[in-house]
Amino acid sequence: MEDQLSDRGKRILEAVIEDYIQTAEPVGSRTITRSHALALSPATVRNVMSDLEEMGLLTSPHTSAGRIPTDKAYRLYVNSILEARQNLTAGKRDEIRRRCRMAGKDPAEVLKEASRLLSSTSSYMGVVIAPRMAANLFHQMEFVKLSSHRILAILVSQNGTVQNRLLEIDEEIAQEDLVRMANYLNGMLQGLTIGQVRERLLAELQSEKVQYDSLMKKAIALSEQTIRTDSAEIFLEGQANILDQPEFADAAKMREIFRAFEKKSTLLDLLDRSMQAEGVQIFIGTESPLLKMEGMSLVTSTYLTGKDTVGVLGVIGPTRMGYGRVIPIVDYTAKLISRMLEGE
Amino acid sequence: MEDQLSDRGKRILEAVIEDYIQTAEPVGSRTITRSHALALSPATVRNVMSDLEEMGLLTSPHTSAGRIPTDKAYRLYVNSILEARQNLTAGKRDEIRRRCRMAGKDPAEVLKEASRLLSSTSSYMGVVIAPRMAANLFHQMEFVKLSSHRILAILVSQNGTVQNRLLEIDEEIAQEDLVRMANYLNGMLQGLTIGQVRERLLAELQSEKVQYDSLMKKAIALSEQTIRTDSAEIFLEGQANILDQPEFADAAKMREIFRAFEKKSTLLDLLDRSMQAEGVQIFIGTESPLLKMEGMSLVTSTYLTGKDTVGVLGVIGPTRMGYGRVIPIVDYTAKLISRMLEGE
DNA sequence: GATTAGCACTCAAAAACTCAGAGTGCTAAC
DNA sequence: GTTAGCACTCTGAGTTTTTGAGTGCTAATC
Repeated sequence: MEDQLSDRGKRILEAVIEDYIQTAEPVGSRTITRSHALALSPATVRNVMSDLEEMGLLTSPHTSAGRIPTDKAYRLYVNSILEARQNLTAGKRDEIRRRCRMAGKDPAEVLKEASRLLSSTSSYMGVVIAPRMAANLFHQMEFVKLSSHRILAILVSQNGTVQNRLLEIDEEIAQEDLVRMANYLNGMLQGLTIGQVRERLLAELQSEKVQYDSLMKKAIALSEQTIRTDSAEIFLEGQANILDQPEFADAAKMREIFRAFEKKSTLLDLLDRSMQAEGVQIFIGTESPLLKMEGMSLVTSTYLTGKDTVGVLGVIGPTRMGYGRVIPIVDYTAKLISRMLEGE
Repeated sequence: MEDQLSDRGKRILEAVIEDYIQTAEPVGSRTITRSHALALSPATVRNVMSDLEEMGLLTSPHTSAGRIPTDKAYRLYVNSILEARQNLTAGKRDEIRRRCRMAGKDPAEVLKEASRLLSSTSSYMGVVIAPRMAANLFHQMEFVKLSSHRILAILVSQNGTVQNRLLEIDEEIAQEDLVRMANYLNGMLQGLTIGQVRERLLAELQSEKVQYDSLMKKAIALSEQTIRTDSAEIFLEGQANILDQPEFADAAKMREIFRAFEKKSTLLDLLDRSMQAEGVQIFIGTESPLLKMEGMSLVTSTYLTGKDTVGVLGVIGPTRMGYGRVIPIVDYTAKLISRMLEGE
């Protein structure tokens, strides 16, 4: 009928969504009049709900059940929340802060704790993706000789992230040479990001002057090996939490979900795209076509650990998720993590 | 009746167990005579089964269902398997070897891949515990200055394991001093295990001569901080696999299990005790009182990565597990991992 | 004209019931 | 010692019944 949502319609839709979020049961006209103190009779509500259904905002699983919000309705609802963002209670805030502090200073530790924290405060799944190594600032490289044919290469970036790799070599290299190699490289690579370092090394490997100096050639080849892989680290915590959600009570659904999250790559793809935009983003149900995440939603935010090093963290839960509660949690956590890791 | 298990009894018990492992259904006298070509009538089998029940080796969920082996029966069965150990097929063996090679050289990578491998070849859960750092041989220590008040300490052990830790300091230390400190420590700690290193550092910290040299005091304090934590790394893979097991089809059970494995510490406690004995060990159902692992069994083996560095790996699955298949897998994997990580 | 009371109708989920079949234990025959 | 036969038991699958929450429509009401 009327394509525009009336104020009353909006209020009732909200009521349906909130009830449904709480109970996970289709909600009927009766329930709404009782719990939400609208001065309306069930019959009126029914009429409005019928309109809402017409507009594609509600569906009913069957004739004689209550109604359920569609993804479209959630989208509307979430947008209105995003506008009128409420703040976290001081208590929650403190708890988050406290637990972040606890984690210590090591970036990996902090991120892991953040993921745990997201999971436990939201009671859904917490997920954190570490920034790509490539964007980190190079700080130093070391070669440690373990035995005649094994070298451990250690790559340290400015923010304290460490990447190490065991290399096999054909020809023994003296420890002094290793030190010299490292010094040479450290001089050359100062101030670059890891990504740039990689390019530089590849370029250098081609260049003529290096061809003549076999030690330097080796050095560059070794460091190139070290730096080659850039597997994004991903922390997924609280998987068991979603087992408590009634919509996944049946075994088949559960299995599907767990299988999906076992391959971290799918998750990575999904979160990678929210790295573009800044701030809180929300993907509802099938809005993210990557995963056939029937009935799952994703609340993410980007965080920064340096000028250009951006990571993503967030909460994965059922579409029927307490957005009003989760959004500020994600938002605040992202900001806190940024502050913790960036400021130093 | 007769407390001694007759040969026939043993054969029938085995038949019950094997059928049950396959089908997860209580097995009746009929089924056994059909599938296992014992020249016996169902009635006879029934009599024998009745005896077995008397002995506490079988139970029936109710009067008119078939019978199910008890933990005691599994124990018997497993022991007989352990005696007459069969070998892996060449195919499986090759597959395991191939995948281990793939993982590269980094110890952590190898162990993670081993866990994945255990899970996928057994189709249960794979678990690997890295040897305690304490037993590793100290190789070298480095301090990298990140900013005026932040130092990255890197601890390398002989086998290529790296442990690093971000330290905050009150007073700036020059990079040269850091190098000197590292040199001093590396000289002092050569040849010790990480565990001994820790003791030595604590002792040194007390000793008088150190009190006078503030730099050395700092060095020791810093390295002591680095080495303090020894959190055992644990790789648990293929959790989704157990979702396929019919005995965990119902949601409540699943939840319980996932919750239990979420805290890695329980798992750690459990596996720690199998570190004592050497070789393959099997814990059936409630034999391991630590976890109230109703219906779960554990097949483990120790592996070595050095003279005294012993880790544990294994498979966790339902009590109704294909022991005959799993045991050689665990055994072979443990030996292979030992060979890969020890030999160098 | 919007709202609401009233009522017939619908449908899923729960409860109650039926029944076939797998399995047992016992007894008597081989 | 083994087996055929039989009465008995119990679960699980399938059906039917019942219940109750909820709807949509119509007519009365504000």
